[in-house]
Amino acid sequence: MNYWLMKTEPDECSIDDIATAPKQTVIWDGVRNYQARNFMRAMQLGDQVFIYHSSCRQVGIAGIVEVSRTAFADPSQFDATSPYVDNAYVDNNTASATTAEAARWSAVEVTYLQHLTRLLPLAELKALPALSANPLVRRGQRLSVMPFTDAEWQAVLALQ
DNA sequence: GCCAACGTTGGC
DNA sequence: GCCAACGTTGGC
Repeated sequence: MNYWLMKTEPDECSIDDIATAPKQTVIWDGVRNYQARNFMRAMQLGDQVFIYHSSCRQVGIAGIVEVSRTAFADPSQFDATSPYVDNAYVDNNTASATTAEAARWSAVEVTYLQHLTRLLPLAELKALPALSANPLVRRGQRLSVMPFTDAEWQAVLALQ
């Protein structure tokens, strides 16, 4: 099993929202960065993912979900009414099954596992020596999906 | 709201 | 293929 972290703005989709969603499951769509997308494509069933709340009053790691469906074509890229639409598909009217096979953007489905016992603030994560190489705490790094090593994962859990 | 840092775009 | 301009991210 692999470990990951994904950022979300809690106004859009918080750990509470995932916990109260039907089947406690949400589609993780709208990722429009190639590096983040490639990490999502590497996710396997049962991989665990920290949910990180960003761009809000209390930024930090809030809970854990697991991957319940591996990468598939992100439907929002074909949806002209979605803010995540990729106009390359709409303009050319190529939102076909064939296109979906080779779709540029991917989504995964995740299912709620647990809240952490408390929200672990970014300041505490930055102070963890075990996390010093992780993109989450590196200055200027904006990656929204990233892998965690076993050691990094355990170091975060130990903060609780 | 500010602004540093980054990824993407597009002219050349 | 370079690189300036632009838009976005995201902490503070």
